[in-house]
Amino acid sequence: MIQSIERSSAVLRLLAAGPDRLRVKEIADALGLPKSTAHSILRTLEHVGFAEQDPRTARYRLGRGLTELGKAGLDVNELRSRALDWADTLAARSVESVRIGALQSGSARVVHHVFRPDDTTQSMDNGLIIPAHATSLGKVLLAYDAPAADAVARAGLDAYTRRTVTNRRALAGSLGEIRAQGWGGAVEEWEMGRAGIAAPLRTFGGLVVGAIGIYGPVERICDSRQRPRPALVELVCATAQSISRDLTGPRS
Amino acid sequence: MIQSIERSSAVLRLLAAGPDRLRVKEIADALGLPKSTAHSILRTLEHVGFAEQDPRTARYRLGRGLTELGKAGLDVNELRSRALDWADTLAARSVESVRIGALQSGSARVVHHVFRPDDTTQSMDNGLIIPAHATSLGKVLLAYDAPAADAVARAGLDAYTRRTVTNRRALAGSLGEIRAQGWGGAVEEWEMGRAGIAAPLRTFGGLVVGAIGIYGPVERICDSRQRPRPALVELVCATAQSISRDLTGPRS
DNA sequence: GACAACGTGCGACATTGTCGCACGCTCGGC
DNA sequence: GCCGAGCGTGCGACAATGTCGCACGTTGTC
Repeated sequence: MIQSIERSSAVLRLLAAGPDRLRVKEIADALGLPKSTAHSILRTLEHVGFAEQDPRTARYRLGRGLTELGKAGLDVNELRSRALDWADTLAARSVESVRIGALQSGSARVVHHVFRPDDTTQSMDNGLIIPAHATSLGKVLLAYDAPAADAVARAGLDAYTRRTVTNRRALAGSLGEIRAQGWGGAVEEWEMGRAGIAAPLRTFGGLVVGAIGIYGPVERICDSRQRPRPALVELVCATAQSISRDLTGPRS
Repeated sequence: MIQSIERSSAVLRLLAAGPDRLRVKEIADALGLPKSTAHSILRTLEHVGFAEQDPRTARYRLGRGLTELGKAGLDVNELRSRALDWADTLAARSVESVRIGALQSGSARVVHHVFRPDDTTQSMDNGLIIPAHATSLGKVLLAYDAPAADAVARAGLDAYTRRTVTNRRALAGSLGEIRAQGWGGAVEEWEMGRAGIAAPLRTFGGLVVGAIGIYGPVERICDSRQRPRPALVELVCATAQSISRDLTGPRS
C-alpha cells in the first residue's frame, strides 16, 4: 500500500470536508505529519490540479482537476498552444512538415500543422481526421490508449496502400513495439511515397495526451533500407520530450 | 514533486477518460509503467476508495470515494458499527463508560455509548451533542480539525465549571498538547467530579474521523494528583489504534 | 513596532516505492 | 477439450524516492 497516495487522499478528503480553505499547518496537524511532508504533498496535488492555493492567503482548497476528471483530460487548445514553438523548431531542424495530433472520440485528429519550411505546395491539415492505424501519429496515440485501439480494430482496418496494416494482431504487435521504443513510424501505410515518424506527448505521471510527428517523402524520411532515419527519430523524440517537460512544468 | 502521486493522478485521469473499465496492463502500458507498479498504485487507489475493481473481469474503474469527496468523509454509521466491539471491550477492561464521538457540523456528537459494566444509573448519551471544548472527546476531535476548532472558539467558550478552559489561547495550547501526545484528557471541565480520557480514530493517511474515550468519576479516572492514570490512557490509546487499524484494514 | 507563527526550501538519511521475476489462472484459439 | 498465450497477482532486493529536521524570509497579530 503506497503511503504517499493514502496521505494525499486524506488531504483531499480534508480539503473537501469543509468549505474553508486550509493552511499547511492545519493539514499537517490533522494528519499528524511534519509541515514539510504536508507541503510536499500539497505542492504535488496542486501540480496535478487536484488542489489549488489561494495566492493571497496561501491556503489550499480543492482544485479544478478533480471535477474535470469526467471530461477530457487536457484541453486540446492548451496542448496546441504549448507545443507551437516546439513544432516550429522541429519543422526547421528536420526540414519536414510537422503535425500534432490527439485522440478525439476514438479517432486521431490533427490539432496543429506546420508546413515544411521550403515547400508551399501543401494542404492545411488542421482539424483533419486521419486514419489512426495507418499513420505514425495515429499509431502512437493508439499505442497508449487501449480502448481506442480496440475500437479502431473492431471498426475494421481499411487498407489505403498495400503496406497498410490490416491485421489486428499485426497492429497490436506494432503498437507494442511503439511502446517499447518510445516512438513509432509508418512507411507508405497511408499514402504511397510518404512516411512519418511520431512520438508521444506526456503530462503528469506519464499520461499520453497527444503525439507529434513529421511527415514527408519516403526518400527523405527513411534511409536506403526503408527504415526511418535514426537522426530524424532522435529529433522527433527529443522534441516530444521537450514538450512533455513543458507540459509537466509550469502550471497545468 | 512526489512521483507516486503524479502517477496516481494520471491513473485516475485515465480511468475517467473512457467509460470502459481498464485492465492493469492497459494502464501500465499507457503510462509506461511496469505492471507491478501500476498494480500497486491501483491497489492503493482502490484501498482509499478512488478506484474500484470489477470482481468478475478484474478491470478497474473510478471508485465511489471520488464523488463522495464533497460530502462527509466517513459515514457515521460505518464508524459506529466498526467500533462497536472494541468499545465494549474497552468498557469491560477499563470498567468505565465508553463514548465514541464525531464532529458534525462543527460540534461534537456522541455516536455510540457503552454503559459502565456494573453501573445501571446512567443516561443514554447516543446522539447527544456535548461541548467540544470542555470534554476530552470534543477536544480530541477539535485538535485535528482546525476550522471546527476555530468556529468553536469564535462562538464563545462557555464555562461549565471553574475548570473549563475558556481562554482561546489556552484552548489552542491544549489542542497542541493533545496532538503532541496523541490523546487528550479533561478533568472536571464539564461536570464537577467527572473526568475523561480520549484518543483519535484515524482512517487512511491518518485522517481523523472520530474519537473514543472513557468518562467517569475523577477518583477512578485520575491518580492522586488529578492526572489521568497512565494505565487508562494506555488502554484508550491502544483501543483507538486497534479501531484505526480496523478502519484502514478491510474495505472502506 | 516586535514577536510569534507560518509558508517555503534545502539537504541527509532511511524508509518506501519501484522494478524484475515467477506463480496460477483465465481466456481464446486450434 | 486441450494447449498456449497473456493476464492479474505476489514476493523480494535494490536504490531511488519520499520523508523528516532544520533554518530562512515573510506575514499577520498583539
